[in-house]
Amino acid sequence: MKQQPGSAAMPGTLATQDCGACPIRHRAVCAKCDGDELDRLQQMKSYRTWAPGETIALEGDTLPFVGTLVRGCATLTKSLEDGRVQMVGMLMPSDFVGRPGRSAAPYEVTAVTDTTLCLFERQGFERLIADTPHVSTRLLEMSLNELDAARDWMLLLGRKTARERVATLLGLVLRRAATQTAPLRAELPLGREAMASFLGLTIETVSRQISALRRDGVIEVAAGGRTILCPDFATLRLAAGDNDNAEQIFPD
Amino acid sequence: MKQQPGSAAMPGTLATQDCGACPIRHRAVCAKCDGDELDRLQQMKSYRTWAPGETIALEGDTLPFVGTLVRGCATLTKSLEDGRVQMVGMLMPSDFVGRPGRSAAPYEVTAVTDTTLCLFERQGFERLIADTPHVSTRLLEMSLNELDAARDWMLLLGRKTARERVATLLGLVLRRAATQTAPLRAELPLGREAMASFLGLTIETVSRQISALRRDGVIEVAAGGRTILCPDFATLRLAAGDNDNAEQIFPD
DNA sequence: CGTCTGCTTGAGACATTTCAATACGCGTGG
DNA sequence: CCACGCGTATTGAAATGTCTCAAGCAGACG
Repeated sequence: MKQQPGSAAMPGTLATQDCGACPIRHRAVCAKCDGDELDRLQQMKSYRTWAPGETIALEGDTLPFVGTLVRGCATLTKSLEDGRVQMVGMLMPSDFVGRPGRSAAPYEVTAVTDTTLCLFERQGFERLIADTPHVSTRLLEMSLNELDAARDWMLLLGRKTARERVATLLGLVLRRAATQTAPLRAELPLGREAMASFLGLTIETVSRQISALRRDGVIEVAAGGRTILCPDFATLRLAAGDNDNAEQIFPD
Repeated sequence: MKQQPGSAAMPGTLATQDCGACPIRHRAVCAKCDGDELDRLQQMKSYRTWAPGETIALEGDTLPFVGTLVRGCATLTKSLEDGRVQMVGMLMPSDFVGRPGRSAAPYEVTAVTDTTLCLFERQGFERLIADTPHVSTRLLEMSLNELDAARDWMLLLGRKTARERVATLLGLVLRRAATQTAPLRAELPLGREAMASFLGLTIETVSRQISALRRDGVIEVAAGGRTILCPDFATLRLAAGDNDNAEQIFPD
């Protein structure tokens, strides 16, 4: 509510409404669209930005829109009546929010960083889906990727130790940040609380395991605890207990 | 390998190759198809049956087909190198197996009971998807339902106690068996080991929690431990710690 | 400088696992 | 019919990993 839609405090990244210049054009739900379809999408789209911590959608809410996350990072969480919370997914740029055919959100969506969504009014989008195969096909691809990721995460939640869980998450973030050069380095987008929620642990356990990994030389932690580096990725993977077949927690 | 494809030892359920008579016709991936599309599917389909315990696909296997589970029940499991196993899904009649666009199975698929699949050769199926919207749209729906289910399960694995997990699973099975009449009753398709795998617990803990629920009068267990009944479903839901918004672990 | 928020660390409580033994249901063969 | 063995389920006691509660610490900000 304290946002002026479309203004945003960053240098022009979204100033253009032109889909052709969109940074995630080739990875989002619109990836396979060309002239006509893209025009149609462009006509119905609008941008909106949320500040860190703001709620994008409440569990059970009726969402009048669907959309693509263009910038920032958001979490999907589910809750039990007594307050226990479990993060069930993370949205990164190019990820799709909402589902055609159902307007009630099955989980809460919360902005972690400044987050901008490219929104489509639901009904128009559903019509588009019905008409054209490209959006629908891409959406199917993306959903199947998310499903694979969710199942990888079920393995983590069901069978991995606290140490393995933390190592797995750090490995994921580090691979994302891929600087190619030997000492991998990454800034954590998630605080300890969000990490704990994602991993099915408590804040304290996450903190302890990070300290333990640091003591064991698996990772190094910069002051503030939000930047980590990893001298040897193989060691980290070992600590994560991963199969050698690379897991894909964050879908492409 | 000891199977004669399409023969099956049961009374005619699948004797007909006619899709119109298929028991799950209206719920499977072909639900929205009519004359032409259905003909095309019918031409490329074939049946195959697996015995209990048989492996339908190994983790990492290349599957030359996709298909629909017509009869029986199968599990999806993922493993860690050291042997820990986590079930990540269950297939019931009308569920889809495999994913278009990727031939390697990300998990192991195992028959629990006698299981029959209606198979489609992969390439033909992918062509069909590209051509016609109905299959693709239905598949998207089903995938999104599965994704919701997977996320519900993440909440269970990440935050629920052993007692709650067992109660949740029993509630699910009981709701499926829905006899409508007050004393709900169901035969468990899964043994204790499979239940433990699904719930992220050990066999012993599952057994103990079932005993505890019985002691507390929440459920009754028939001899053999494979049939359970529930005098009061509300009590079971309470023990499951569910939100009042009905969860949909098994997608439609 | 004080307060706030987020992170770390410690000690004890607790839930689940582990290891080990026992019981049950059931088909097989004597 | 009983004895036997086998797979599956139950139960017990001790070990262990994670949580809970509580305190301390560091950086950010007014």
